[in-house]
Amino acid sequence: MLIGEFAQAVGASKDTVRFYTRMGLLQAGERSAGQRHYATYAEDQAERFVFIEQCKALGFTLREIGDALTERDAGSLTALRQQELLEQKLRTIEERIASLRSAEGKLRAKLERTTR
Amino acid sequence: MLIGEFAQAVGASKDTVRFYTRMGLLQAGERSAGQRHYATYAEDQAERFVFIEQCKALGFTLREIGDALTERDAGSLTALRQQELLEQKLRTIEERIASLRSAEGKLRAKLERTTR
DNA sequence: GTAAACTGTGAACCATGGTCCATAGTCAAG
DNA sequence: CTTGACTATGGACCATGGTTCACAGTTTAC
Repeated sequence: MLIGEFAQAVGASKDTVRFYTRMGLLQAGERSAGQRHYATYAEDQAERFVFIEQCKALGFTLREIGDALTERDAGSLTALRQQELLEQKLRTIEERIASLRSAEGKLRAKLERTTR
Repeated sequence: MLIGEFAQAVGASKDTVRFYTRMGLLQAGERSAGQRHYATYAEDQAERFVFIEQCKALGFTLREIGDALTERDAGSLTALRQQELLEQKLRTIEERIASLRSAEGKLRAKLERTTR
């Protein structure tokens, strides 16, 4: 599958697919033609793409997803390790929520003073 | 007051002061010496700096703070207008919290499935 | 007179997640 | 043979909030 077909299949732009590939998130094969090399994407890369999107929805950065995929490819992404990563991320999300809630509280206090 | 003294007075780096000045958040005077021009900061700029920090703590971006300061300087930052800006910001903060909570919920669900 | 401490300028750089652009090779249909 | 559709490459660009750097003029102390 060339990039256009793959991008359409997963519902992303070709630029995004190229970007993910450069980041090492997706693995592309190569097909030569004259002086040019065209990237090809196998079926399993679509599953990989879905995995990436799910991780993104969980709040992971592309960098973190790349690291996790590398571990997965190496076979070292055990259930325990997965749990660890999820718990770490949960903590950082909770921190961010707490910091936003603090801003929210200050805003409400300020609003009350302003409205009063 | 030259930049070094001012920066120390407000507890920021000289680079930050220059950055804010370029952004239009702080207003500097000018003192010439030979071919060079040195920025000077009056007392009221320290209050301005405190205002900026408070706004940042409320979740406003530097751009938004700059706009608000411009309105304040023009005398058009009425209590009603302030309330409006605070309410707008409160809404965006709430949206961000909601989106983080969604990620949090998904993470917890995933953790439960993984741990089980 | 010279060295230290201060100042200015413009630009590049950091992370984040892409998008957009120009230039140019490849391939199939007409 | 030409046109259109596809592809690759490298780099610039967006927002955000600064930081760091090199190069160079100024001022103060000794």
